[in-house]
Amino acid sequence: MKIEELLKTKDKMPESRRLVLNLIVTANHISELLAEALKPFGISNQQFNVLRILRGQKGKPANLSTIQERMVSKMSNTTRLVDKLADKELCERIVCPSNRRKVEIRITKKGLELLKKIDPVIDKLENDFAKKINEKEILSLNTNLNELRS
Amino acid sequence: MKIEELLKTKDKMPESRRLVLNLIVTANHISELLAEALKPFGISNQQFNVLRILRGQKGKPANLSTIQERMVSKMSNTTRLVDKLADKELCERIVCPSNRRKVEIRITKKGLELLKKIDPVIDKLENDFAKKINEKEILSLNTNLNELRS
DNA sequence: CCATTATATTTGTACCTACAATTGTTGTAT
DNA sequence: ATACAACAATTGTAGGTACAAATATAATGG
Repeated sequence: MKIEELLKTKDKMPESRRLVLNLIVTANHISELLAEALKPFGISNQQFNVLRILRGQKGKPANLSTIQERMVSKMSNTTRLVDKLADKELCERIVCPSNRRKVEIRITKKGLELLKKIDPVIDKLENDFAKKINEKEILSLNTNLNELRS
Repeated sequence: MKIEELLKTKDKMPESRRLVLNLIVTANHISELLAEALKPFGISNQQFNVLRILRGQKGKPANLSTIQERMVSKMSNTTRLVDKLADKELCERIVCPSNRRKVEIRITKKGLELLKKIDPVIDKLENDFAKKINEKEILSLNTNLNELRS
């Protein structure tokens, strides 16, 4: 659906504005789909993101600032987000022995098992989402999006 | 910058996932730029969005549900958002005389004047953002984004 | 060794947001 | 006319988030 219809605005707008609105609306849309898919598993988009970051460490622990710089949506309060995951026993945190300012955060077995269950659901969702445009379009979209951030 | 570098992940991912992440990251990016630009004027992205919706009414009042369905990022709590705007005297709300369940919300003179000051700033921002890719690319991006929501 | 600065995380606080329940009003069927 | 459903907005509440200040530890320079 065209963005003008979606936002029910009559006055037509410059392409640059349409681009900005389109981007935000589409990102909201996919974020909502993701949140909905994750809901049955009891975790939020952000928490899922952190869990995947932790898994990506492949056993090596991560500290808070590492997690923060890798998050898709940066947030000011990673401490409390990790707290939530630790409460659910999806990750564990211990004070780093070599540098007691840092904490070492690891995904737990329970966390890995949860991700294993979630993976196919998210894969399918991402696939279904992307396949509305063809492969070549996906590639050029990705390139253009990179450009827009530079 | 490529999304993998940005999120500092080593393992390469399918294009569909790259698309999803790219979208969210890029939308976050432009939202932050907008928020920063609006900060000096003392309003948030959402409040700015509502003000523009109200201006788009061209004198005709809007009610809450109208505003809600036109917002770029839908939210559950438009009442309190409009409260904030009313506190700042940027809009006014009166109970609709013909249907006392509804409220009629109008942008005030002060609101219009504020928008007039903000307009060129946002126009420039949107332009600078979009011009990183060429016109043809903007058009195809907009088309593809529409498709992704269908 | 001590004071200062830098680093890493945590906490306090105020605000924002989602969701559900509530209120007030209108429309409709009996 | 009255009860009931539908509608529009508001409010309570719990949880999320940003920002700044505080805490704790480590590194550095005199």
